[in-house]
Amino acid sequence: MRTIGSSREVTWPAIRNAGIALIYRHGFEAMNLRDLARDAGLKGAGSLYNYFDSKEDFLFRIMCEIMEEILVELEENVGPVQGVVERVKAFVEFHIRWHTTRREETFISHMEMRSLPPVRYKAYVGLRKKYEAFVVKLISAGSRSGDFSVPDVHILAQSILSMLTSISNWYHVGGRVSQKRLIEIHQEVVLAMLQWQAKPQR
Amino acid sequence: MRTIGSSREVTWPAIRNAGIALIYRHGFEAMNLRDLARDAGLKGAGSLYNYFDSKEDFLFRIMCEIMEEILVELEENVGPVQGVVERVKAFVEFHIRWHTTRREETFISHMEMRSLPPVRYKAYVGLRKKYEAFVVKLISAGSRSGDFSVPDVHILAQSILSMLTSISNWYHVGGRVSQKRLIEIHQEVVLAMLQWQAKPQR
Amino acid sequence: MRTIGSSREVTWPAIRNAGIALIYRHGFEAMNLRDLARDAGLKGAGSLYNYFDSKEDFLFRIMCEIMEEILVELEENVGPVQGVVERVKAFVEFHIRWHTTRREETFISHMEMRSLPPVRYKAYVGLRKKYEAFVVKLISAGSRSGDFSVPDVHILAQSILSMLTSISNWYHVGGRVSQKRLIEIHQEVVLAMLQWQAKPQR
Amino acid sequence: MRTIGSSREVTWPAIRNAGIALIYRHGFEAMNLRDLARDAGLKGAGSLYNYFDSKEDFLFRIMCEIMEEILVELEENVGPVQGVVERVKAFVEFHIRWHTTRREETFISHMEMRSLPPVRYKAYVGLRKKYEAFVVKLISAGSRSGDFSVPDVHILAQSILSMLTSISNWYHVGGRVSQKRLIEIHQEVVLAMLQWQAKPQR
DNA sequence: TATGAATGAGACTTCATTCAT
DNA sequence: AATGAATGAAGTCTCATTCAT
Repeated sequence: MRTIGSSREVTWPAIRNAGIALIYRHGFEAMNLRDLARDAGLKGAGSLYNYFDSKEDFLFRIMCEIMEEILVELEENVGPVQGVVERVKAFVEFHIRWHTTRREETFISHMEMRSLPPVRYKAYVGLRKKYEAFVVKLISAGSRSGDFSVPDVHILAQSILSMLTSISNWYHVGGRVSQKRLIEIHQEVVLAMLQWQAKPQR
Repeated sequence: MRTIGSSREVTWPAIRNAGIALIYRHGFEAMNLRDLARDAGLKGAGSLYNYFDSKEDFLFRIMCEIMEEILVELEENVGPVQGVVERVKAFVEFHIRWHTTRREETFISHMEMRSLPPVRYKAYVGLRKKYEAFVVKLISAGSRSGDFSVPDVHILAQSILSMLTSISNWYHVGGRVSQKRLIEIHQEVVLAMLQWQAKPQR
Repeated sequence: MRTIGSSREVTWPAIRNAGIALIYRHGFEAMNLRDLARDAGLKGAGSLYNYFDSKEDFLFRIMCEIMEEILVELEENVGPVQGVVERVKAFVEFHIRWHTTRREETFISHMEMRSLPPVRYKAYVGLRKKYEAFVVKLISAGSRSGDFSVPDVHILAQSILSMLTSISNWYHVGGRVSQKRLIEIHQEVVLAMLQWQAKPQR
Repeated sequence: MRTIGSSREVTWPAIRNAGIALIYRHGFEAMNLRDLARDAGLKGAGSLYNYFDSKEDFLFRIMCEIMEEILVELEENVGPVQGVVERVKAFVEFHIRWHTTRREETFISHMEMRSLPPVRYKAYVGLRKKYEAFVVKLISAGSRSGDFSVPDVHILAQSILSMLTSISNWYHVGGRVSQKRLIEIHQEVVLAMLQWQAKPQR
């Protein structure tokens, strides 16, 4: 007997959201399907299998969905921006914004890779690499153009990404510092890391 | 039948080491006590209960031991160094060295906080705060002395720590870049983040 | 694979009956859930948890069910009887009949109170008190009417109840004495304890 | 390393007493040897095996000790009394006194028979039979002498014993009724059960 | 599609018992 | 005679998964 209104379009998002919240709070291993079903408005865990093949499959699905979404938004937000310094600033803003407002998704994306079996681990890492590649390209462009001066592009890319991503671990909205200020500070910091010198105007 | 020579002094380190390796590989929730006992050279999981009260107690114990150890070594390595810039460099070197050579411990210390129950979570966070306070003091001293110029001491401290700590996630010993070079790069990067300007010699 | 036809209506009574038999034979502490599941026709002990929350919860449930059942039957059997002496006789007959034919339930109800945790212990004692109150009222009525003469109503009630209940410990159906004779003897004995003197007919 | 003063004469009674208290409180199955050792002043459960061969052996030992003790005291207290009615009164007094002051032992003696394996069960029942036989003989003597008039000697013996023994289940020292009064009441009640009529003095 | 129930594997934990010291 | 540690078996309970309805 189907509750009226329940359907793939209603139930799957409910499961997805409940899952993200539960994994964020307890970790994937510690989350159980009974709780997931309950939080998604279902009576029994059995029903979940209409939406995924296994618990592990569920994790992979939401991790990929999240990653694909961020890639699309990255392109939309930073893609059109012109000028290497402006692009870096836009990237910092976008990244911080996403990682602080979508804290739970972000956290899961990073922490639960460990729970993916090898094949899926590789598939997922592929998606992530695209995101990282964006940053590497950005820094490379700046280096070539002489705006930046870095000892090692890849290391800088990694360290900048780690730093910005980790913000979601300690920054709480509504705290001492506004999101806007947080972004400004990190735009400065990142440019400093890249040894950017404002070019003298002629 | 007891293996001769086994005793608290032999068995506890064996358990501890086996535990760190297992938690690093599978995560605390996914690690099971049968495997832990086997890897520690014990026949049955029951024996472990001579060394801790519960699985969760075990996690807390090793996390605290690790944190206490790093605090001691921090003091030993950075404490005696004179000069704020030299101290920062010494800190960066120490932190990277510890987090890349003791990768597993580091990883656990950060990732498994989630598995601690509230009371112990707080106790552990207290220990961590001591480490973070060291960095905050370092930056503050540099700001006061005019060596550094930072928009927000606490934010910088957090971001630097995140960045340096995350190195253990992507850096592999024996890779393209030597540990020595890695340290040099980050010493530079950190000083850049702190807006350090080499003072002109008079 | 589920056995066809199994369902709450079939499985719970099976568990209940198997449980009563096992607890009677080995005691609650010594009974284990594997055996309970097997005797109830289930493959694994885990299935039992569709029917109760914990082993201890199971004990409480069956003890209460038993107590509620005997209270209903007491009312049905003794309630309508008129005349204080006749009521006592009816009570003795009912009590002995129930405690010898439902030996196992009776035994459990008395012996396993110790295994109930404090809160449930109190809840259960409350149910028992209702049964005891019935006897106290019976003796009081007889005392007021002059049919009985007792030194202390409550003590007599307790002692009579203990005596009648303990019958199930030593009486075996099909032994030297018939159930009918056993009842007659105790009707006499109880009336003697209450110092009943047949009133002279006018 | 032996604690000074510990020895068979000190340690065994400590174990015995701790055991009686623990079994009374939790039941034999639920009592564990770690607690027993601790309560007896020993550090580890292993030490207990200097005093018995197995947990079950321990139960049997204390149950027999208790039973032998009560038999000795029965003979001392009731044996010398003359006159069948006086003997009954003496017995009631002795039995109630023992079962209310040595509540724990009594309880164990009755409740834990279930935990004895068959061979020891029989051995123990043999001891108990001696006690019951004493009562049977008492009633028989009274019947033969015409002091009592009972429908069935064995049934009466059983019921009287159950009733008196159960007192320890509900009577609490320091309650509404004094021990002395409790004894008086039951002396009367038992004699009433035996249909004793004070013989008219000629 | 949703539900309730069953399954089987495996988890943590307890415990009586043994034994070297 | 006592201790600390190890063992192995067993116990309660959880959980992903399956399936008839």
